[in-house]
Parts: sequence; structure tokens; C-alpha cells
Amino acid sequence: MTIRLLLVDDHMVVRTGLRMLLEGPKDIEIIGEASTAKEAIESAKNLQPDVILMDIGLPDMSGIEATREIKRSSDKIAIVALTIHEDEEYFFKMLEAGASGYVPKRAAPEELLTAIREAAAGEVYLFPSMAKLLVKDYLSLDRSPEQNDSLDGITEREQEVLTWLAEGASNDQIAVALNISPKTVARHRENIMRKLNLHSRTELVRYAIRKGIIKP
Amino acid sequence: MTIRLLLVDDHMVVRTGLRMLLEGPKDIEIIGEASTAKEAIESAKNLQPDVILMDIGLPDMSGIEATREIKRSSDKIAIVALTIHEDEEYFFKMLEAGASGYVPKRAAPEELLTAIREAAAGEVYLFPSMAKLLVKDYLSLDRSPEQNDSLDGITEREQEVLTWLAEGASNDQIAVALNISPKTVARHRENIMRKLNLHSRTELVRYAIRKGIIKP
DNA sequence: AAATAAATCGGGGGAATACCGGATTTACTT
DNA sequence: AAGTAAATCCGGTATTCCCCCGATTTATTT
Repeated sequence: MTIRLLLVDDHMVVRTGLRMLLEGPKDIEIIGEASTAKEAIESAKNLQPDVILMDIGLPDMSGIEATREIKRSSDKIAIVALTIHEDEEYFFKMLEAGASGYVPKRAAPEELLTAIREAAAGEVYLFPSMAKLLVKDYLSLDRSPEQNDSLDGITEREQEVLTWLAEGASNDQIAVALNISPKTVARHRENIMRKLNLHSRTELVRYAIRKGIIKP
Repeated sequence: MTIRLLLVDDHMVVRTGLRMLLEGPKDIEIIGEASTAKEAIESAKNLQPDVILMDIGLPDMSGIEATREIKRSSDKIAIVALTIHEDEEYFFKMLEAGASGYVPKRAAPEELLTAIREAAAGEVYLFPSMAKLLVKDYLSLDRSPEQNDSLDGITEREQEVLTWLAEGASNDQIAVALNISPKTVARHRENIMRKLNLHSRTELVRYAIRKGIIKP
């Protein structure tokens, strides 16, 4: 099975160079070329390639938008970005658009081939400098709903009340839900606030979101 | 400049195999071996290798913990995970521990070499199936502080008030902060709530967090 | 000049909140 | 058996909130 490939780049010389490079391997077959985003979208629809090699800097609209458009109509088509841009912004936007690979033009030919083959196989190839960015981003995120315990001595019932409070329920609503007196709810709330050193419902909501008790 | 490498794997045959593979390239020099996590931590401290090739399944403690420990004391040492595990859990934990590369044992020798070289260069190499997992995770996160535009017709002043409200300030506090009457603050709040179709301060807090106006 | 929108200020009423006090029952610990 | 902690309930009060009504000034648009 050969990989049916569509080339998208606005420079003829680049396309020609890529042809020379990619027509060597027997598992790749170039079935079309496009020099604008509009052409790319058209060709993608008509040719249904396995993989598209997509430049980002195109004359009419960016390869990112083209990627988004193509992935919307045919999700099966894998798209590999091949670009001069190595900054976070384009990279992350391309990922969001649905790209399966990201290769800077300075990369070795071998890497481009790998990216195309992995994309065709449903995998994702990221150039190491790009992978570094993504990992950095991953680590920067507080994956820290500090989940679970360590709610500083909050009892089970109080946690229950806390959840309702954080969801925005009034004392009366909670009372009905838990089948207890509104005064009891208020009492629980007071205890919670004292233990957590909070002083209003709004602080309580933020606390609950931080702890992952409720979603924003 | 050769890359000074430390091998960590509890199976001698594996280490021997890796030696055969890695002693070919002239840019890599194996300066040590370890068969347990404890040994690995020791050797890392003493030898200060450029890169460590780390197995995850070790007899005394996991390669993940060893990685965490080594990165804590010597951040400059790059660590590449080489393992049979291809599930999300180990992968993400290894990233969090500070790994610069993740290569399954089924990978081609070339890929392992690439990973080592990229890690030595300060980059990150991820095996395509792993990259796919990371991208999937990236996309799954609501990177959705839908950034401040389209706040549904909220005026500048109202946004200012909204920020204070969400931070948990009372009308009076906001009045002092903005040097206006508490009644004006209340009026702004009313307008905000009407425009956003919210009905309490708690809803307002969650809205603000969703929109990225304030942090949890 | 008229219209519109934004920002400011005010009154009033009913509801809910935040915080204080005390109390009982149950259950687990020492 | 005494003690502690949790969960429940009750009353009171000052404060704040939520929502309705109104208004003026200023700036921009038409």
C-alpha cells in the first residue's frame, strides 16, 4: 500500500524539490499539488489523499485555516505541517487545527519521510524542538486539582454541603436536597469557612474549583 | 564532543545489546551501567553523564522515581526512557519526572539514537505513538479562557467591576477601590448579571474563571 | 440637534448571608 | 464511664445582596 500524498506549498521550486525527495521512496505516491489554500481544500476533497504536506505561509489564507477546514470535512486525511516557523504560536495552532505532524523546513529529509509515514499510520510525528515546546506546555499546566483528601479536616457531610455551596446553591436549596434544616446547612457552612479560613461564598467557589471539587 | 551515556536496565542481556548498538556511533560513549535505581542515582551523581538511558521496570524502585530523584539533584542530565510500556500513565509520569525522551523497546535502533542525540542537545524526542498521546491530551484540555473578547457586550468599566466581584470583593470594597459610590457598583453588577444572564455572585465567579478573567 | 450609550448616583424592599449564642443525639475513643 | 467529635437543630442580628424603580452628566454617533 502506497501513501497517497498531496503537496501544498506556494513556491514551485519547493514543490519540485519535495517531488524529487519524495518520489524516491516506493511507499509514497504524490497524487497532487496545490499552491494556495483554496486549491488545497479543493484537491483534498477531490483526491482524498492519505496525507497532506502543508505549508503554513500561503498567499490566500494560512495553512492553519486550510488544515482546520480540511479536517472538518474529511477527518481521515492526515496533515503534516512543513514550515519555516518554529515558534510556539503556529505550532500550537496547527495542533489545534488537527495536524498529525510538524516538521520545520530545516529538518533532515529522513525526518520528513518519517513524519509522513507516521501520519499515514495514524500516529503523530513532532520535530524534537517542537516536542520540547509541547512537553513544556504540558508541564506548565497545573494538573493539580490536588484532588482528593487533604481538605484540611472537612468532614464527609461538610464536603457534601461544600459541593452544593460551590455549585451556587442557596442554603434553602441545599436543605431541601439533603433533607435537613436550612439552619443546619448554614451551620455546616460556618464550620467549613472557619476550617478553611474563607469568609464568603465566592471564596468558597474558588476554593472548590482549585480543589477540583467542581468544574468552572 | 561525544555524548557521555549511562545505561540503566536490570537485564544484563539488554545492556549488552544496547552496548553493541550504541558503541557503533562515534559520537556516543558509554561511561557506565546500572542495574538498579539506587545504582543509577549513585552513578548519575558520580559520573555526571550527559544522557541516561533509563528503563522503567527496575527491581528496587521504578525508573520514574529514579528519574525524579536524578533530575532533582542534577537538572542538566537528560534522561531518555527506554521501556516496554506504551500506556499513557507511565508516559505522562515520566514526562512529569523530567524525561527528555520516551522510546518503546520495539522502536527502531535509529530512533533510539535520535532520541539520545536530541536529549543531549537539550531537545525532546517522543516516539510517534507517544507524541500522539501528548497531542491528544493537549487538545482535550479546554484551553478556553475564550480570551476576553466577546464578553457579550460588557463595557470596560463593567469588566473592571466584574474582576473585583469575581475576586470576592464586596460592593463597598469595590466602591472604595474604584472611588465610586457603592450604589454605582451595585448598578454595574446588576447590568453585568443581566447581560450575562447570571443570578448570583457565585455564578459570576465561575463565569470569570471560565473566561480567564481571574485565576481559581 | 437629537439620539444613544456609558458611567455615575440614589431609594427601597425582601431575601440571603455571615456570625454569634446554645442545644441534642449518636457514635467512636480512651 | 467519661470524653470527644460529628451531625443535627434553633434563635437572633447586623450586614450584605439582588432586584426593582428612578435620575444626571458626558461623550459619541447619527
